[in-house]
Amino acid sequence: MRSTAEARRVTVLNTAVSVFARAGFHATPVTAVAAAAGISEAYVFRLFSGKLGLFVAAAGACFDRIADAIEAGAERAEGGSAAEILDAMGDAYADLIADRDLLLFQVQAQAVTDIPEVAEAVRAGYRRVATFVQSRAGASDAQVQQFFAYGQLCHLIVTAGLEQVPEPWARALTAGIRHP
Amino acid sequence: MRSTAEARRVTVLNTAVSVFARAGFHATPVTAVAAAAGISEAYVFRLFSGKLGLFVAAAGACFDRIADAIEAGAERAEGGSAAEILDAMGDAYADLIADRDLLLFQVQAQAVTDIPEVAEAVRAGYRRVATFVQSRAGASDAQVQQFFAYGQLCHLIVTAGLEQVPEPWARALTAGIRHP
DNA sequence: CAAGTGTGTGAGTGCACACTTACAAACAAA
DNA sequence: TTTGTTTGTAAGTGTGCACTCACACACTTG
Repeated sequence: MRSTAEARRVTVLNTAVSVFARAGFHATPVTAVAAAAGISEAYVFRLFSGKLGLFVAAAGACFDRIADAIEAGAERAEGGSAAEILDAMGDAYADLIADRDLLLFQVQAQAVTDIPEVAEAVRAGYRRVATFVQSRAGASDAQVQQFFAYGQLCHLIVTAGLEQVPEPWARALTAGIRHP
Repeated sequence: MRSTAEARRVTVLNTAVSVFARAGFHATPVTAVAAAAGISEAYVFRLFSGKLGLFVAAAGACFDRIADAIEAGAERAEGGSAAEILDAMGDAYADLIADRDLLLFQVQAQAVTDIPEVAEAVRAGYRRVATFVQSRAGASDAQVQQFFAYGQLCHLIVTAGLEQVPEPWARALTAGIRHP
């Protein structure tokens, strides 16, 4: 007994987020995440109910990490105005997605929302984050909407590699966006 | 000679946008777009250089239609302020993506930007649209950025089906967004 | 030590799908 | 009519991959 199944599941999920982030659900064989996690493909299938079960669980892990980071960011702006707390949350999010895996996984998850289980996982993730932002920052609907709109803009900037494009239109889209 | 190859290419591309929009690049067999276009799979491979060539060409068609719609919208606000022209463009875009195919195809394209040819097609599409918005509306960088940020927010709303979610956080995210 | 339980894998199986090839029919020009 | 070109397809081929199963090793309990 080298390790408990539950501990394995956690490490596999974190590597799954990174591996799925690169090429997405349909283009990444579970062999790839098994290899990255250092275990056999067969054991991944024993730990999770099929490739879809693995992906949905990875989505849960992804949004958990995002929610945790944003909550930690809010801590650091304790007692500030709604705008200040939102800023702190945005900075925490920017720091978190510097490695791109969590951001790209969200893009990949949104691309396979034609699978109902994935759509529900995405909704659950945004429900958790959005309700927290709204209640904890005491932000208005418009502020919350803007927070997520510019978050989604980051997805475009990163997937299209706009920070590498030295043209005026790309500079306009990336202006003031942290990190990416 | 039932039809010219060039005419076939056009019809195949439009059906390809719709078919790829649903399940994405890797999950849709070219048999599916061939069947939807009413021709054989083999002929699709003769008309385009592989599945990737088909997808990249479809991306071009998708952004062409978006750019055309936004240019037509700008026509209708001729002589207005930057904000008015941006509004007209936004309305035109909202009308266009009412059927969801063009919006979902963009999401799918962004999800496979790890393929360089796709990334370049996406950049080319946004380059055309963004430069037009910036020059034709005479909008500031911040206005252009906001225009695209809320456009990307639409992608989240549609893929996650947020307009069907009767909870406060979802209402906040969808507030004031037309159509979806 | 024997039997039981949980962790882990090698070696398949079957199917979906990208891409090819050989061939046929429509049309044009001589 | 014959020759050539373009549009179109049916029937493969090979490969990659989701998923399974029989089996082995580690560790515990009596």
